[in-house]
Amino acid sequence: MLWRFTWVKQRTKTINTLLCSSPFHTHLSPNPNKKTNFSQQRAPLKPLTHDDVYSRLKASPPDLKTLTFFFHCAKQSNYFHDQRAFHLMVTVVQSLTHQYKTIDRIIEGLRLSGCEIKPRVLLLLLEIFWRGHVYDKAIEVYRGMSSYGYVPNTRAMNMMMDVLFKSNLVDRALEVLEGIRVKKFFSFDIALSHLCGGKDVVRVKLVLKMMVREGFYPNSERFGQVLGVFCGRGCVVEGLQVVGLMICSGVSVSVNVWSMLVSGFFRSGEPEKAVGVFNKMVCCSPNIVTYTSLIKGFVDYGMVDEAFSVLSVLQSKGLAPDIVLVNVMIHTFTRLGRFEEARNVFISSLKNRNLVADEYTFSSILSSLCLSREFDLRVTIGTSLEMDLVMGNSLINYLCKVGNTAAALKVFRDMSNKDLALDCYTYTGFLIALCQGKAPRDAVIMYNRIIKMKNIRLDAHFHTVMINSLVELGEYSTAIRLFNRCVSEKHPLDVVSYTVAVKGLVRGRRLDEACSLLYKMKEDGVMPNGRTYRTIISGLCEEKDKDRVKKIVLECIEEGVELDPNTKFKVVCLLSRYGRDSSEFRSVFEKWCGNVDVSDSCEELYVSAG
DNA sequence: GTAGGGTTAG
Repeated sequence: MLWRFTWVKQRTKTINTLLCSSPFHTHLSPNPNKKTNFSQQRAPLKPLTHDDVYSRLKASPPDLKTLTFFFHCAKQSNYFHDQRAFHLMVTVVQSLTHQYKTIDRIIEGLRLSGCEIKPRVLLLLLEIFWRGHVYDKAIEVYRGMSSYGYVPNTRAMNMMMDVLFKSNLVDRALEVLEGIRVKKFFSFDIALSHLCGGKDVVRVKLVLKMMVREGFYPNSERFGQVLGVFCGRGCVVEGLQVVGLMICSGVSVSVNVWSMLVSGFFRSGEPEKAVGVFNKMVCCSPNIVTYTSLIKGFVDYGMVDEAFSVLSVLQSKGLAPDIVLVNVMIHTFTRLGRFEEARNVFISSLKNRNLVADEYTFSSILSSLCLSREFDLRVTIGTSLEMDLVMGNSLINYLCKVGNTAAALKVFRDMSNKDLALDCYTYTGFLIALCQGKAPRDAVIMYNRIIKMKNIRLDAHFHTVMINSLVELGEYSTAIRLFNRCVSEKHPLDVVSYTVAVKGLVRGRRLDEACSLLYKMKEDGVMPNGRTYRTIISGLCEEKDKDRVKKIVLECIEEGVELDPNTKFKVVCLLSRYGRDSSEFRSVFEKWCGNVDVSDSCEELYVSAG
């Protein structure tokens, strides 16, 4: 049986005839004693009202009879249940589900009590579960449809698709979409809304293509969402195509759309195109959001002068900076090392403009204070502010830097008690706080627990912090053991991780192993940098191991890695003592020291090298 | 939930 044939069937019965013919009228009738009279009154027919149905449903117990009454009402000509009625039925079906366990049994119960199981009944049942967010049962009803030989119509399939998306069964949801024979606007709109919510660029593209092919266009709200996903994910070319579609379908291209394109092009590494779009903005003028995107973009690409000239344009237009722009400015000044100005923006601009600092403001200013190493007591954290993940992470970092590890651990505890998805930054800060609080053993225990957590993506920084903290506490062998385990278990490690391990070996006077690790890291595809060479060369100089110093310095030069002046000084001091043995280094030293003749004394090098 | 912003190391 095809549903679409049954939908169009004329429905002639009214509520009165339903009440008369229904085997359940006794409990639905206000007065059962009037049953006989009632059943004789087939006419005149009273039109069904939502209020009437609602009050009857509300007065009925949550059983099969009430459900059947609901189905019968839905059969009436031009009658469609309202939200309230569906809402009441959610409680009824939940109660029935509890009682009958499976959908099949509920349907059997309905059948035995005289309710004819037609496609409409199953569709209504599906809708009740859908509206009640009882997705597993909705899926059960949908499956039941085919076993009753019904082919679901578009509405049923739209609902099922929504249910599958909400159950995070994206592939199955899309199978349902593809299976809809007569797709409607809503079929695509539902799919797009879910896929945009999941920022699934590939599938958004796929469904959008299908939609346009079938002659539908998203509405302006959905268009905005689609564009946001493309621009946010660095697919600005597709974003531009979407703007083309918007224009074709008559949706006006707002300043929001232009702003998304400007920031999108910056994000995807195309500053020229971002500027191009900005210059070609039609039908609307840039606003504070567009200018903020432009300023941030310019700063990201080192075009600081351009960024500040945009700031002037904005001010000359009388556009007042809002909290986002203020935050961008704090961040910008910090990145440029202009800490004083960052602090001034935080202290003065907010006050002068009546702006309230938010989580972004605090994260930026805390980072600024940490980098400047000037911990300003005028910067206090607003207690009224609800702490979010990044702000909490910044705060832990700040408190560790000022040496208040107890407070840092308290922030960690507070964050754990909130509904925050703690990340790599949080756990890194936690380990630093534990180690600084002289609890390295606890830190190692926690480290071992954290690396077993499957839902956290840990980076090299996390592992390095643990290794480095142990080295700093003089726990060299534990640190090296942990590092070796990271290597064997293939945890992410980078040049800093290896350098820290080298430092541990040097400080533990295990120079042989330190040198071996230098070679091993190259084999592992991690190239040593100036800091790595500095660490190992300094260690070898202290051991006065001139042969190894020579070997490694030559490798360092060969690799084109620049050494810092202090290390150069140590090398010169050591090797100059063995003048003749180190004659091959004369040209190296000359290069290091410019024109200064270093053969006589280390003093001159010290002066020239700073 | 139509646009723009924030946090780590040797």
